[in-house]
Parts: sequence; structure tokens; C-alpha cells
Amino acid sequence: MAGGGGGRGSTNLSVLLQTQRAPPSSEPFDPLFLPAPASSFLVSGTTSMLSFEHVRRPNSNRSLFTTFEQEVNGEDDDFDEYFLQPEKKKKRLTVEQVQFLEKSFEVENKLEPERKIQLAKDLGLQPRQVAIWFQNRRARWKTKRLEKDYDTLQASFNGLKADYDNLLKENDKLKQEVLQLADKLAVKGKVKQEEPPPQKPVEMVSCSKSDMFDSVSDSPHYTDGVQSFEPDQSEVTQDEEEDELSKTLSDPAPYMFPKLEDNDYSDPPASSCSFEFHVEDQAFWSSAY
DNA sequence: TTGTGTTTTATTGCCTCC
DNA sequence: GGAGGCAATAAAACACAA
Repeated sequence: MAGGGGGRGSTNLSVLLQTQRAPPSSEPFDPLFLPAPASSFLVSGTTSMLSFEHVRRPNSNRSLFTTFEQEVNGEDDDFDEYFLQPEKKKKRLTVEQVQFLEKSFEVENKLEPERKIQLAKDLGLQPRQVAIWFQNRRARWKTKRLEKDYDTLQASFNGLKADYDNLLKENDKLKQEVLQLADKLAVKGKVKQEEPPPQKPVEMVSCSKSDMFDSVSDSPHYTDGVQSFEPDQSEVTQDEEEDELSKTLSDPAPYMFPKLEDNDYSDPPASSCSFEFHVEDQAFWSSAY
């Protein structure tokens, strides 16, 4: 390959064409910057280069410039032996060339050989230059992508960290509440120890109540095939209620009725509780059969 | 004009794939 | 083993402040 030297061991071309923009008037004419047909430096039908800038690389025997045809055909010549000039190592591509390459890069950031040659033809560049441009462009793209990925990860990390910090604060707050409530409980416990101990802890009663009775309505709810009903509590004090509950727990029979089986149409049991068998329901039962 | 930092072009050496 | 890709690097070209 042209200029690559080093471990590439490729085409070993020695003559490179200068392919840059039209140089300042003080510089030699740059033939390849013009569209191929307009390039006047090429002797028709040959690959000879007789009138263009011709320089060597510092650490290579290769000239900076070669014709596209030479690169493609693998030709070389010894003209560079005669055209040693002050070094002009690198030239920037024109804005138009770069824009063209950028558009091509957007389409596909890898370069197949055919595409490389076509681009080189279109731009008046060496295929090697096109390849180098794509390589460098990929490197820049990769760097930018890494920066973008880093920013994304950083933002994600910041968000998660904020969430984590909030959770820590909330956790601390809840711990404080737990401690305060525990303190209150301890104080209450001391006070109650001085009084005669209650037969059943209040917590247990309330808990049992909610298990036994629907907290929303006074009507009984049906539990696992057994109808239970709530006694009229209007005349029951809390102590009595606890006693009743104790009874319930020890002997629930008085508060339970056998489940109505599908074929059991007997009247519901009369009782003094709030469980009522409404007239409409009776009509329903009688009409249903 | 010059010093300095950045960008772009190109080289080199190594690696992988076919 | 050759071709091509990539990372690291050199160095020219460029931008810009002082």
C-alpha cells in the first residue's frame, strides 16, 4: 500500500499523487485536486508524472504522491529519485471532499474495496487516503460514542444515587418513628404495670374483632361455610365485649349457624341479633321453588 | 509574530480473518 | 501469507490568544 510501509507488506507503491486543494500561488500546481478529466499532469495513456510536486516521506523511500492508476495497477517508477523537493508532508482535504466523505460515512462507516475506489475516483484522492480518512473517522466516531455513553451512564448513576439517598433518608426517618413509638409503648407499659393487669391485651381484642366482624357494616359476614353474626354492641361495654369475645374464642357455638345447604329451605333461625331475613328475601326463597 | 493547544492526516506495528 | 482493521503515535495544519 502506498505510504503505509511498516508491517503491511502491500503494494509497495512509491509514487503518490498530491491530492489536495489548489495550493496557493507559491506552491506547485496540484493536478489531482481537479476532476480527473481536467487533470493536466497525466500524460494521456500513461502513468507518468512529469510536472507535479513530488516529495518523499522522512522515514521512507516512498514519495508522497502517486497516481490513482499506479496504485490500482501496482505500478511504480523511479521518477521519485529525481524529484526530491522540500517536504510537504500533509495536506488537508477540501471542505467539499470532507463533506462528501462524511455523507458516505453516514451511509456506511466501513469501506468495501469497490466503494473505496469509487470514492477515490469521485474525489480525486488516493484509495489509500480514503481508507485512512475512514479509519480516522471511525476512531473519532468511537471516541464520541464513548463520551456519549459515559454521559449516559453518569446521568443514570446520578439518578440512581439520588434515589438511593432519598431511600436512606426515608429509612432513617422511619427508624426514628419506630424508636419514638417504642418509647411510647414502654411508657404505657410501665403505667399499666402499676395497675392490675387486664385479662386480655387490648391489641389482641381489637385484632380478634376485626377477624370476627365486618368492620364496615353491622351485617354478618359469611366465613368458610359458617354464618356468624355480630351481637348488638350498643348495650355492651368494652369489658363485656372482651368477655363476649373470650366466650367466642373459647366456645363459638352460640354465634354460629349451620351453613344453608342448597336444599335446605328452612327458615333462618330467629334471633335477637342484627341478622335478619327480610321479606323480600322470603319471597325470593318461596318463588325460587 | 509567536507560543500553545487542537484537529487532521498519515505511519507503524500488531491482530484477526480468510 | 496477504489484506484490512485498530490503537498508538507523529507531525503538519490550523486556530487563537497575548
